[in-house]
Amino acid sequence: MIDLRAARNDPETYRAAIARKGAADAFDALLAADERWRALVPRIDELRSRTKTKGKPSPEQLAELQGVKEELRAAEEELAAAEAARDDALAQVPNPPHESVPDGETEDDAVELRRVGEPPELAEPREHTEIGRFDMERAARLSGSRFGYVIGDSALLAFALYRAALDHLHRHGFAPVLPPVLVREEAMYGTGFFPTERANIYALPEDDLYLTGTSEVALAGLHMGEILDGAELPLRYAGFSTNFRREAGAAGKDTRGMFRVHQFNKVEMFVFTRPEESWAEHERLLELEEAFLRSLELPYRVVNVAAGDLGAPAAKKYDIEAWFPSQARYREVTSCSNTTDFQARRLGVRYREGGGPQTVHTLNGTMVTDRALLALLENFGGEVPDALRAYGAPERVTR
RNA sequence: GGAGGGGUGGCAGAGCGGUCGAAUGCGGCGGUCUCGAAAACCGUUAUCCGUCUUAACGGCGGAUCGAGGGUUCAAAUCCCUCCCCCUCCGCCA
Repeated sequence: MIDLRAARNDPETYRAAIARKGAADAFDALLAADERWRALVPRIDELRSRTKTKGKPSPEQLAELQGVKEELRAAEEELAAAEAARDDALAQVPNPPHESVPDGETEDDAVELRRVGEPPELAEPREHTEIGRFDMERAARLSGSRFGYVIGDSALLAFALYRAALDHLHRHGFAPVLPPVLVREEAMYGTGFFPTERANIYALPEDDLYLTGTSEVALAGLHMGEILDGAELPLRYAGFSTNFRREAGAAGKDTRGMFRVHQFNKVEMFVFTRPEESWAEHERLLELEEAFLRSLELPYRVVNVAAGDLGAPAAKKYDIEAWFPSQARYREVTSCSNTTDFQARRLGVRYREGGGPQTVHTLNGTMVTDRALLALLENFGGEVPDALRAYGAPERVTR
């Protein structure tokens, strides 16, 4: 959620920025709802203060108190309604994009920052399923469409990737984490995946638990409600987990191979920083992602995602797209966002350094997913980059 | 899965339905003392919301004692539901 008080004090700036995400109306609705709520507060406070007695009330006081009680009950109902309306409005307002974010609505409006590496010249590009060993037919029999077995050399290569990614991050001060992947509804709301992403999340109604689509949920939730010591910031975590996504709304999209499946593995970065350091940290996350892809020798490009294409929490997002020969184009393999205080505010993660508590900034980014495995296979036809051999990958992937 | 115990401030730990945002201890911060430090002593030490001002580490009012609901003029204290933690038994990786 945005900083309502700050928005109130400087509505013009906020409105203009939020308009770039197409949510100016939601912002206006929020200010109106806030106004209505604030108008009610003083009266409630005044009534409540009248209910406070020093000791046992006298009979005549008692009569008056009973009157106040009725008045207060009605007023509190009104306030609760106004508060709910305000909170609903607040939930609709996205994080304002950073000034360096390009205008635009869609993927096509992203600004390409650079291309690194050369796509290989392949006479007949083969799909990853033809190079590595993936059994999607049997997986379908077992689990349905969009599932796959990863077997043999391909699995060894995958493990090498995860471990190399984890080591890379560990060397750069990230604490490796094996997080829970089953979480409560509150965790989903707290991290902002509910209500917006609800359709994409697997639920276990029997136990009131949900399968996370990214370890971001567990990593962001790690310090929920805490006041951190400023001296320990930034806190950097590298989570490894299997992720589950229903891919609702993706019917008919990326149906070939393992590119878009319901279950995949990911090493994710998550950072809690001081606000004044978050933009430098964002660049740092991008550089970590790029350094890793360079070590894998994968051709890629970096894009700065357009304002209207950002999710609600992100103030800025870089996507890295690797070259996929079978598709003859660059496709997203990582993404890193600065969510500034938007997510932290909702999570109640603050820090203290000197004066009173302040809201931290949070950032998240992908280090590696199984998609990188697919890109490796397709670009190198089964050859394995040196960097991964040290991590137990076979010299060459065979089926 | 069965039986029992408990959730209070950074931590530990009191708390008769009103005078409790909460005793006490520890820890933290400031000070006295000291060449310095320790000890001792004094003071201070939660968060959030609204509002006023010279808008400030300030004043005033309100909220918060796991969460939510209820009883009452009044709830940390009573009742209900849920969540979490601990102990014992069973089962299992």
